[in-house]
Amino acid sequence: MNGDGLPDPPMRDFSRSLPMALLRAREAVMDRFRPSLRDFGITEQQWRVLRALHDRGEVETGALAGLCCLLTPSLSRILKHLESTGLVSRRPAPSDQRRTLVAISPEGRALIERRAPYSEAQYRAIEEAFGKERVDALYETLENLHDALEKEKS
Amino acid sequence: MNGDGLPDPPMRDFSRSLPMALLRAREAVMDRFRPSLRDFGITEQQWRVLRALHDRGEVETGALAGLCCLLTPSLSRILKHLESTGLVSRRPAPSDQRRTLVAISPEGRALIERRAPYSEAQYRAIEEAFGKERVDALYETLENLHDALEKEKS
DNA sequence: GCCAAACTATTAACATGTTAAGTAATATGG
DNA sequence: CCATATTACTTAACATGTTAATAGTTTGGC
Repeated sequence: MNGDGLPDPPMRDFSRSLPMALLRAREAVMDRFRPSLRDFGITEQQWRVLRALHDRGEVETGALAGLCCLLTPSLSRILKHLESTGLVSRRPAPSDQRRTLVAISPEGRALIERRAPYSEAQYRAIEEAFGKERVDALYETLENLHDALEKEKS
Repeated sequence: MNGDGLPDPPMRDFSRSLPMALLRAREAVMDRFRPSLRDFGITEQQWRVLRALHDRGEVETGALAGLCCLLTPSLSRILKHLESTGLVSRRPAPSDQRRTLVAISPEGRALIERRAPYSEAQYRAIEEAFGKERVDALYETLENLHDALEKEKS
């Protein structure tokens, strides 16, 4: 019994865990993409960084972390690795020496162009297995959930 | 141009990445649960293991990994840690010495009971922010997506 | 201009993710 | 039976997740 004189509500079934449900779905999706990532010798997170820089051009480290859903300590190590392999370059921002600007290199762009067809093929396979309309609806639901939860942070 | 004489399809926008969309939504959810996990001195993965054992009783290592969405090398380390802190116990399976049976301890159960109210409170907050019907629908969509992608593995 | 506070990126320390290799126990074919 | 393959788990090595602490810059009030 708790303070209001009512019994504690029963704990939800383990299968009804939102983090688990999202993780399980994501793992099923990633199983499709990991083979080609592995073939190209790149990790999932490294790909996200290259992909963001490919689209957005030169980006500050902090903003890049947000775009890629990475924490800055992880991104710091990833950039060190990508810089050492020549896929990205870094330079201090002229206006503010605290900030670092990151850009993708021609080699980085070339890697993206080479893998893109394999990635797109998997997207087509997923849409075929689950239905394009349902995939589109899922994108919208996930974005709405994200927005609804972020809004509360005030 | 590619082999069929048509131009390569343009690469999808970076924002239309299913792994990213699932990850972003999951991170928004986990932001609600991390504070109490931290207060109880336990990681997300350790919680998943305890939670599964609480529901299912004694379970083999391999099956436990599947239940918790963990790879067995990760689980191996996690169990070593949980065993050293007295939250779980391990013993070889009588019928097959290769297998290990894992069980939660009374201390493990007590930890779950203490944190459960904080976890349930966050579930209520999420359902209030997003709508219970939409949360339920999302569970179903995610499960269907998982099943649709797993089925193809054959 | 000076100093404390705020900001940006990095490093440190520990836990987990991922793949490959290793170890011990069991199943299988001959 | 025995050699072999298979299975279940662990260990190893490298990359990332997470939190706290650090170092260098910039900003604001004075």
